[in-house]
Amino acid sequence: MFSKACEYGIRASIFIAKNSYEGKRVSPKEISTEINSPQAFTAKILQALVRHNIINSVKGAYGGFEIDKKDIAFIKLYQIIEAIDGDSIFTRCGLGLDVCDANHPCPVHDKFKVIRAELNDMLQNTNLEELALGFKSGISFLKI
Amino acid sequence: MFSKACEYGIRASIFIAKNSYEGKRVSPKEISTEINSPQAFTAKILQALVRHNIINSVKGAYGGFEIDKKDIAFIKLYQIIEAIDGDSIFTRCGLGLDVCDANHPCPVHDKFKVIRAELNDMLQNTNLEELALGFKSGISFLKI
DNA sequence: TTTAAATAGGATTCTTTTGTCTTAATTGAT
DNA sequence: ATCAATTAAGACAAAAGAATCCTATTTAAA
Repeated sequence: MFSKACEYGIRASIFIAKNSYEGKRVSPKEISTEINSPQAFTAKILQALVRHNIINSVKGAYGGFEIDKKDIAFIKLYQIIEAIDGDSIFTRCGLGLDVCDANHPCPVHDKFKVIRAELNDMLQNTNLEELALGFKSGISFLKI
Repeated sequence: MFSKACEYGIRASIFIAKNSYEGKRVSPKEISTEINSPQAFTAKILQALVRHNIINSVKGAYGGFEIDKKDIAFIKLYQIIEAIDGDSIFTRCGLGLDVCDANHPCPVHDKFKVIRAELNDMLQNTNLEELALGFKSGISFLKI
């Protein structure tokens, strides 16, 4: 469904949010250990999330990654995915046609439109806060 | 969403079904021209569909690919996807965890479950006949 | 102001997916 | 029986995605 980079990016964001609630900055090393992802690759993805203003980085000693506590509830899953994978999953034709719209539909256009709308909806309405709180309280997991 | 191989495979299957309704066998060359896909790669995908008994091939002069007319209505989109991409899209954790189930869920497990169920449902309930007839009648398209 | 601890970023490598090329095997028609 | 048309299959090449490595750059603290 999503790229590996995107999966790691979402998991990392949830982990950072949870730690930000606890007033703690985290390093790529700690992140990759706790979400079970390759460290250097994860660091690259974090850079992208910083550039998209989804997470903050603090350089130098005692630095790390964090998210403003008051922002966490307003960050949607959709934004993270868009920042890493782009919007192709939301816009691309299900059968790969370059042109596929109501006037020139592929044979599954209408059926895919429904599914995609539901996916889109879910991602736009899921925020980092609920995911981080679920993880923080031990209801959900980020590795294994 | 799906691999390129899978997109080509679905488009090819629809094209073959349409021609089978018209009593015509088609070659990889004609298929790849009409669905705008790379010929040799498409031929490979057709071989896989033959091995999975989704389409039939007839070797030698006057040969080509076809589907039994009476089978077309019973071939589901789901089968084509499973034959080419496997079932990972239906079973894999949305965040890439190796273990992710009700007892050990990732933070988006429940939300993804809903979307996946709808996708699964749609693919199990969409058959080649309706897709091929839409294409045959000029309502939908397989290229550009 | 130096040092140690961090993130940033470019270059490189590995793996998988996508795509091509060449040759073998099959078969209907003559 | 031979030939021409056709699918089957394996080896290879190119491109994209995933992952690593090395070297800047930044910054708080001593």
